[in-house]
Amino acid sequence: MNIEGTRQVQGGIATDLKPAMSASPLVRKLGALCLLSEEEIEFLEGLQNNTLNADRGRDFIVEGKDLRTTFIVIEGWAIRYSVLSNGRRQILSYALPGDILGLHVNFRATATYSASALTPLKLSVVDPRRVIEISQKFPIIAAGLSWCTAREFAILGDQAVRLGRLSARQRLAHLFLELWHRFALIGDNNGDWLEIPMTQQDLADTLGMSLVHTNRSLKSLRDIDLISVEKDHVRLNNVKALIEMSEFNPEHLSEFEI
Amino acid sequence: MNIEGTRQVQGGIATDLKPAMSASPLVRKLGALCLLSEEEIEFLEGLQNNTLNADRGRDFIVEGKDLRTTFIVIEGWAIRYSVLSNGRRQILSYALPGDILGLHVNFRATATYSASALTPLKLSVVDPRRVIEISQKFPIIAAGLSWCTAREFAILGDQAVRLGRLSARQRLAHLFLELWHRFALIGDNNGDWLEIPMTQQDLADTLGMSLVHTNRSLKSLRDIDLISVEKDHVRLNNVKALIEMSEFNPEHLSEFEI
DNA sequence: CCTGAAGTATAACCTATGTTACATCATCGG
DNA sequence: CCGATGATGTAACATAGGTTATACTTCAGG
Repeated sequence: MNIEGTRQVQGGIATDLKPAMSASPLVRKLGALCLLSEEEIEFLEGLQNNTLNADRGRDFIVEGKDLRTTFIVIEGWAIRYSVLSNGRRQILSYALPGDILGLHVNFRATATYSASALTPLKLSVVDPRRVIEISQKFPIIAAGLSWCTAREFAILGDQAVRLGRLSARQRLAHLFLELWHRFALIGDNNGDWLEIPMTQQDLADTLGMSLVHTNRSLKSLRDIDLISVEKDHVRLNNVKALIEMSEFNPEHLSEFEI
Repeated sequence: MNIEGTRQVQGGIATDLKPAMSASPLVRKLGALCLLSEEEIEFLEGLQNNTLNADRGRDFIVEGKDLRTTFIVIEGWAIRYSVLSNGRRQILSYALPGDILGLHVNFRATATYSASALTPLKLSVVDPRRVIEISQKFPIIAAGLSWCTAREFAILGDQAVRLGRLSARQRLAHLFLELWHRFALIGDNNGDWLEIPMTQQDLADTLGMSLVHTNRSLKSLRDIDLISVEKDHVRLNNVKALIEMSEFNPEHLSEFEI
């Protein structure tokens, strides 16, 4: 909604200036916050030179194991999750292109979560020491990363609200809205259609529900015509109504005025 | 109650040892990670000069309003929470002495959560620009703050696991264990006894349950003798059993090897 | 073109948790 | 010392959501 506006601004800038176009999603994301200098863009792109491809289902961070790497998502979706000893899984968050995993990894030796590729995934692998370097040499980028961190907190906080205080149907709607708004920011939005590469089991593990009830609740959202579902895609038929019924707060994901 | 106690400890130490001892909880917390230089300690203490007292129940961060301040908890408990339009509240996390609220506030203009004093609270009020200053001048402190951030993520992730995948009794046990371990780090642990300044309604709002069911579940934990309850305190009668039954993972809160 | 594996759909039944209602117990200002 | 207010305890009943079971559908690989 109000993100529409910002996306267009972004798009406008992107078509005008060359470098931003070929830019990695991270540069596009940070570039949406404030103009980046050539030097800053170059540094950010250079940071992402070392890439890694992961097949669907491949874990690249494993809870309890050493983690001394920062990953930046270039293409595809990843999930952050945790598995209990009884086998139940809780997906904590989705990482989309431009998102960073392990930004604050410097000291902490062991991962407190696992991460795996939900779709074929292209990651860049960054030495966290280079992240530290940033704060000294590129204050603007540092501020951008700090904003990313605040945003991750907001997203995870929303996830807690979903899990703690929303009904099954609300949780689904709320999650779809979150993803829809997040895609809007990186300019990858496709009208009301939203790519949903996860299975219903994944959705269930995200929203703290059973597979059966996830299916039931999806159906009931379809029945009242709030969403339409097609292979790997969901259409948000009435964003306003969805926002209202799910108590979604778009402000948590909107940009800020500098 | 035990705030009395901890204050005394603090006070007691303060009279004994000069520098490290009169230290603020934040200095103690970071000092537990790595030795801090005199200069670093001085800077951190200076950072916290500007203090503010808040009565129980007083909101000092309000969701949706401008937030351009960083707060450090000096004494007492705070909660971070979010209220839905239907009036339901979800408590996201507890802030204990040494914890920082709004560390990544620089850019983002509006708060995505509220925060309020759960007990009489002493906060220090910090200009976020001074936080930025840190990363340039005090790399060790910057690394410590980065570790704090990673830890907050781990704690919030655990909260999501609780809400999404644990039963009511497990949630209670899991939360108590989290708090117990967190107090252990700042050295304010009182044996198996744990201060619980929150009401059962607060607990319910933390764990995504109703007040009645919170009461029921507490009783059932008492009945099987895993905990004992006394005014504002809980005794963890069998930490090992509690860890097992609640699938708590102490690693998420443990320190790291440098 | 068939087969098996993974995903989706749906029904029937069960249980954990929510809701409403009320009693009891502290605490605190007057 | 009293009454009001907020917190805790518990019972009875209602329901959202979990579980088990079984089809159906898609799709990749032989």
